[in-house]
Amino acid sequence: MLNGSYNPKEVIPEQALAETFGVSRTPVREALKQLENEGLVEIRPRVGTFVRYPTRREIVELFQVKESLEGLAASLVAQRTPSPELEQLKQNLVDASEAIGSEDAETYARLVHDFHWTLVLGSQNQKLIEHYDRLMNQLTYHRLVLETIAVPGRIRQSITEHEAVVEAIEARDPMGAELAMRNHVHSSSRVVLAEPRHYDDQTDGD
Amino acid sequence: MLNGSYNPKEVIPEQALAETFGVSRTPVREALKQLENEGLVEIRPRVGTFVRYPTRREIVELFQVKESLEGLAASLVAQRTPSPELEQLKQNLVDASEAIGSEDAETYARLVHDFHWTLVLGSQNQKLIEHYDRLMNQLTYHRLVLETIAVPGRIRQSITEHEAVVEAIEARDPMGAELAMRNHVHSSSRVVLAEPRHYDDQTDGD
DNA sequence: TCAACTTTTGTTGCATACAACAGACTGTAA
DNA sequence: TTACAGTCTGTTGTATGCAACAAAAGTTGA
Repeated sequence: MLNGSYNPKEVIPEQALAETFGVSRTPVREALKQLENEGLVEIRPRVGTFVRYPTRREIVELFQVKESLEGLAASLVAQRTPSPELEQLKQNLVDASEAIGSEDAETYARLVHDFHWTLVLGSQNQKLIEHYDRLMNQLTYHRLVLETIAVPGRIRQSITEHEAVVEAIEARDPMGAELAMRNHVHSSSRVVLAEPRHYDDQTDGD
Repeated sequence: MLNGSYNPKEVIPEQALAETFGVSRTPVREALKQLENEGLVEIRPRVGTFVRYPTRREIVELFQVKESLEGLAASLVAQRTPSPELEQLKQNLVDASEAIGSEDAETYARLVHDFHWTLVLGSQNQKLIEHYDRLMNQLTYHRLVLETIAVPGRIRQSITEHEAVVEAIEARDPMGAELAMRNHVHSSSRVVLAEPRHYDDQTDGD
């Protein structure tokens, strides 16, 4: 839907969207309602619909939940006795190392994205997947590319953390996989939060 | 909305609901769409809206996520340096012991409910609270009273597990609080899943 | 009797009209 | 100049009408 290119922070008139898509206001309205439910826009009654940017505090909160959910995913993948994802994850590590060797930031970003989603999908827990999807929508629909931040040494360390996760899974160590994954998410959250450009710190009350 | 007393498993005509509430179909439609988004009903296009019962597998999945989220909540409460919830939790334990002493199942069920929500709300993480709320809606809107199951010794053990959580929080031990909480949720999930009456095992494909 | 086809019924999906309200604008008085 | 009241415009919230489709009922032929 509004993949970020639409409005920065202003109102979105329903009728304009309706004409853009060549449909009536009714389905547009339903879509907006759904986006509000997912936390991506805010509908102020009788006023209008605004795109909603997460505050710094919300990003902290989202990363806390992300850490928990991805930790669970890693644990579940490590518990499944044949892990079809294992080969995929190992190949991902190889490709990622190659990508940073050739300084291909775009490919590296995609590989990081794939790594996390492979784990979450590999959990085979549909409810976990749904919650994770909601969470990531709030974190990434505002063009936040979370992982390609040029902090010296961070990318290398990130791969090392990925490797620790894969090793624990290969060793069938759910606890270790969970801890490694949580550590990784926690580290990446600190990198993101150190960058003040991803959120508008508009003194949101608290 | 439909708090469970409406339909067992049959279609819910929009117009009937609209007349019941004295409004038009449009707001009813929006409400149903929201319920679908929360996973409580299923809308089959051009057919109708059905209440959606979780399968056994979904209950397993939901409890896995529940365990993770409540573990995070316990950890966060234990991390906050003054814990205003601590007194509330301790009082809850006292009241719960008294309730089972007088065999007041209803009060005990409410206290268990309060205990879990006190922890989650005490996490002060709004995103966690939102995800937990969604999760619990799917688990409890179908009149599942999860905790008052008459398994001999279970209630006593449940209180002991609650006490372990509170002790870890009081000791400012986030890791311990998380593990205690996860252990508790895991135990309760086994009790619920041992009771085949909470879900309709209709050979849901897989 | 039963299978395939046709008709009918019921329900949703979308379009449109109107009412209600929030916020901006304008004019007036101090 | 500024504060304030009244009006006006723009947007959403709801009601209703019609078309599209799914499923069931009825019908016909073998």
